[in-house]
Amino acid sequence: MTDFTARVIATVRRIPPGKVSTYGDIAEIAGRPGAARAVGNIMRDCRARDVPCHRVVAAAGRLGGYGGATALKRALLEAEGIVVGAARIRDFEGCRWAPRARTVGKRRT
DNA sequence: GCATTGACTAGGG
DNA sequence: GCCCTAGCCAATG
Repeated sequence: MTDFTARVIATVRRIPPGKVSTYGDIAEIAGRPGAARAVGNIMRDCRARDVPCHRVVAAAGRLGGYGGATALKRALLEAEGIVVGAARIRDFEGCRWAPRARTVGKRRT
């Protein structure tokens, strides 16, 4: 359990319902860009229910991981209002979330 | 402490 | 658009 790990967990916990984030983004937010794989490992070890790990998806918009229970993960995301396609999230860029977001939503019209 | 593994990402075929 | 390879990082044996 490193500080990076704690940050990753904290970041995932900050993900609001109806939104999703990517391993890479979380890794970067946690202070270790490129540690996407590490984030996945942390999630797996975390297994805490306080952490909405189901809101964490791959950069391509695919659900991936979740112990292979991608079907369950997809159901959870849909339950939050996120529309998921056959292999990836629809409006992925739209559902995508980041704590410092703003550039992500680019709602500044 | 070194080697292997894995819920990843980006690039090439 | 999908599959394979190389790179990165942390956890585990």
